[in-house]
Amino acid sequence: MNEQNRCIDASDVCRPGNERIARLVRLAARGFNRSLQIRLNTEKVTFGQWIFLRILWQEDGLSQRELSERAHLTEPTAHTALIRMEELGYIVRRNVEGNKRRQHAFLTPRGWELRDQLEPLAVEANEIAVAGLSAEEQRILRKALAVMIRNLENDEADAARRGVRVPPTKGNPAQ
Amino acid sequence: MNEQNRCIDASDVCRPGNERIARLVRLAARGFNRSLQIRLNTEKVTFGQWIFLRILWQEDGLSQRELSERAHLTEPTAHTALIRMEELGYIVRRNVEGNKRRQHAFLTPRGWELRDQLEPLAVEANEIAVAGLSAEEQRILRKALAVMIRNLENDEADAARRGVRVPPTKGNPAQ
DNA sequence: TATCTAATATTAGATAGCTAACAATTAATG
DNA sequence: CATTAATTGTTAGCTATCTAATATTAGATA
Repeated sequence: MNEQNRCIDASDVCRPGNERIARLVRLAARGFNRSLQIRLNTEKVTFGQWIFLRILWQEDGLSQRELSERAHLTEPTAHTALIRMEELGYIVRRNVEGNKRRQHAFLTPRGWELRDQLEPLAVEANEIAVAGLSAEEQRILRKALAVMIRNLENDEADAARRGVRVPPTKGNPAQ
Repeated sequence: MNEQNRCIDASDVCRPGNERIARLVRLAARGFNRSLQIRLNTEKVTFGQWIFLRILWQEDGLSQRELSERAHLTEPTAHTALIRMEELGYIVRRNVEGNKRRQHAFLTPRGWELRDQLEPLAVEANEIAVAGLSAEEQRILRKALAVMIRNLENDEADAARRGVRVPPTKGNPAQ
């Protein structure tokens, strides 16, 4: 087994071809999660909260629906995360424009403070992750991932159109 | 927003640099999961079972410990998955070589049968995922992912050596 | 205005992953 | 041989995600 593939086990190579990429992506996602979590946990922010905070730091005052869409998470997931974040004092949730349905989330001073504390940690995690990759390799990596995401989203949409109910992906499957 | 980035939301570009890759990897892993699950579900095999089946198809009779390591999942996870797979008749679990600790898993005829039924579905999912990527792009994608995985594993190991307890990644964070 | 439809949020329940603690067996050591 | 350490498996309990079903409000239409 060569150096480059040190971390890849036999189950990845039992088939030549593309199957292996699914495995690599899964492991990379797991690694990113854990690397970020090591750092974020020092500030007592969970990974899910981090996702929503990042979106709010860029655009404060989004509704729960908008947040769940941008985070690519379901509404109940956003709901419980936002409730928790309000309890922790990172955000407040309230209606705006006289619309009693939409619940908008607004960062508190503490929520903004977290940005300065947490972002350097995340940047560090990502610099570590791509160490040793050239700019060109990183560019192709980004492009390839974006293409795959689009392909897979279309695949899921096609299945939905064909009436195939997309089964739940519960638990922690991407680890 | 250009075509290539259609599926990427604003939270990905709020920082130039590497952070975006973590996001792309997460979304790609999610897409792979769902794409596979759409297909596997037609045969009533969960994603977790699929992971262990793939390993057994390549090397039958592995112990629970070996299976959990190759799958990059914890032992309790392997344990419950294997118990379930035995109930479903895909494998049998038994001791070998007079060692009463090790529980080895052996595929049943039904377990082997699943290989022929499921592998084409997974190959299809992966062909869809990488459609539009040249062979060279796929090669660089594989290499880049492998490098990142190694970097992130080393990062986690370093943290462990420094005495940083790696916090759990519960729930479904990679979605 | 009244009624229907769409949008949004909430609640309830299920599940696969995780950690931690325990049990049982095997190997190592005095 | 007895005791300790290492290995392996098991059980218990937690949690973030998901789907499904429900409630509430806003908008559209007769």
